Amino acid sequence: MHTHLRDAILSGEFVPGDAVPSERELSERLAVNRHAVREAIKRLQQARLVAVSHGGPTRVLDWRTTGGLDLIVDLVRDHSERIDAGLMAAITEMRACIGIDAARRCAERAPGQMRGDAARRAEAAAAATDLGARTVANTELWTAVVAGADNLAYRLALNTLVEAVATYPELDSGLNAPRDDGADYAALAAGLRRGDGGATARAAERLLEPARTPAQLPPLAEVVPALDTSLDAPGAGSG
Amino acid sequence: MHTHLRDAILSGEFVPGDAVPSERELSERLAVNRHAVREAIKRLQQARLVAVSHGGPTRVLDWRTTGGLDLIVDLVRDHSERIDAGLMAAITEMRACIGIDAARRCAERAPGQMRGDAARRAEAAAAATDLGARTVANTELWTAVVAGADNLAYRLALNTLVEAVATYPELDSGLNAPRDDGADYAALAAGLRRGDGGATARAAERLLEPARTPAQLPPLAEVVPALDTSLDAPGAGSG
DNA sequence: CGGACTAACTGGTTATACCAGTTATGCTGG
DNA sequence: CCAGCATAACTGGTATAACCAGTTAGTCCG
Repeated sequence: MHTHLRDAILSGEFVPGDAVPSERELSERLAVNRHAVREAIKRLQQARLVAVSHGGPTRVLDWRTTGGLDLIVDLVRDHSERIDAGLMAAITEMRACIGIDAARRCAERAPGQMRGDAARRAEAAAAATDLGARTVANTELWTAVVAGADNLAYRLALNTLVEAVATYPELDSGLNAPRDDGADYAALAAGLRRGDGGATARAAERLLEPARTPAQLPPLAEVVPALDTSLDAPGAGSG
Repeated sequence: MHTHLRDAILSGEFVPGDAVPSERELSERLAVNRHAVREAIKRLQQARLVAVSHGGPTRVLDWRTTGGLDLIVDLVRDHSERIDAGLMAAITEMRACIGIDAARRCAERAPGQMRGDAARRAEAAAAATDLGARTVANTELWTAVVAGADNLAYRLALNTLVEAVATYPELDSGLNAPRDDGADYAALAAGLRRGDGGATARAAERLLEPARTPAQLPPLAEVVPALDTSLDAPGAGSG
């Protein structure tokens, strides 16, 4: 229901400026109650995919200029069958961009306890062997780093990226597949413990940048089936 | 309605794990229809502030670990009376972090036409004199830069940040107040035209970093009354 | 004491009616 | 023929009331 409308907009089926069919018409056409339509439109409105005006028609917005970062999760979901290289690169780059700066700031201004906690998680991530363990360990590491960076925007953005990665197995394997980077994790941990922003940032860069080059993506042969999306099943109308 | 519940959660009135009162109870207590309550909860659910389960109670989530970047807009709105230094710094830092990297990538991989467009906007921004004009010019500049960087995540994140800034006059004046940075804009434009990623990034850094130090915030004497929030008035139920 | 049934919750959906804005129609007076 | 205005036919917004579908906790019976 909500998914259907959303996809129609994201896929370009509706052009910005177009008027979405009226609630009554949609409810009739989709054989569903008008309240269900309203709730769906409310979600689109919150995602800034449509602008609804009392009395007038609900119009489609240009989500590329109005949409928020959270849209990335929906975009990933829609493309989850095939690999969208651009989308993968975008998410990877953003994770690197934020992760590197957060690492520097965490080293520079987090209290010793938080830096030690993040350092420990870095060492734990280095020790993780299989993809699933790496994913969990990396998520915990960067969450701790971002928490130490004391930047709420970074933290919320990371949440969004993690959510997007969780719905996209290829992306997960691209970002979290085991590599020979134990030294970089160790350098990150050491930099964090010393409170050395520069060294920490450089280690973070070595950890996060390589994933950017598509050539280094691992073969997608055996990829985990699919991570559940915690809050909302893809097809479920509400959750 | 929706605002009331959201603020209660964001302000910590509800602790994560708490069960929100039932829809029927809320509708009765707030003297409003149950459908209105449902639509409100749907929005909270989409923002990952609550987890609703059929049959069981709707529970409050820890938004700091589940919330997406778009939450920052709501957080800013809630604090729009007083200045929240941490929130301002977070948004400013993130703008700088993304803007610098986007500038580099725009210079490196955007086609000449897009680089020229961004460069022209940089020169236009340098020419803008008053706060309002600078805000518009800067928004257009960085939008063009991010478009050239060809990273959808950056673009959507920037949208969110712009939205947040628009609801927060102090933040707007902190980020966009006229400064003596004509040379930096010129360097940015030149770097973009040459396709010189390093130079462009350094210029972007000079443009975006200074705003990070609170000392350089301008006196908040005459601040624009308030920018309208385009899609959704703070108190309006629908938007 | 244990297990199954049941009653009393929870959210999810439907139908219907009406209120409140917007807009297009079309009539009327110039 | 055209300008201007009343109105009718849309649009979304809200309200009642009933019921479906899960979950949970109680209670009763074996």
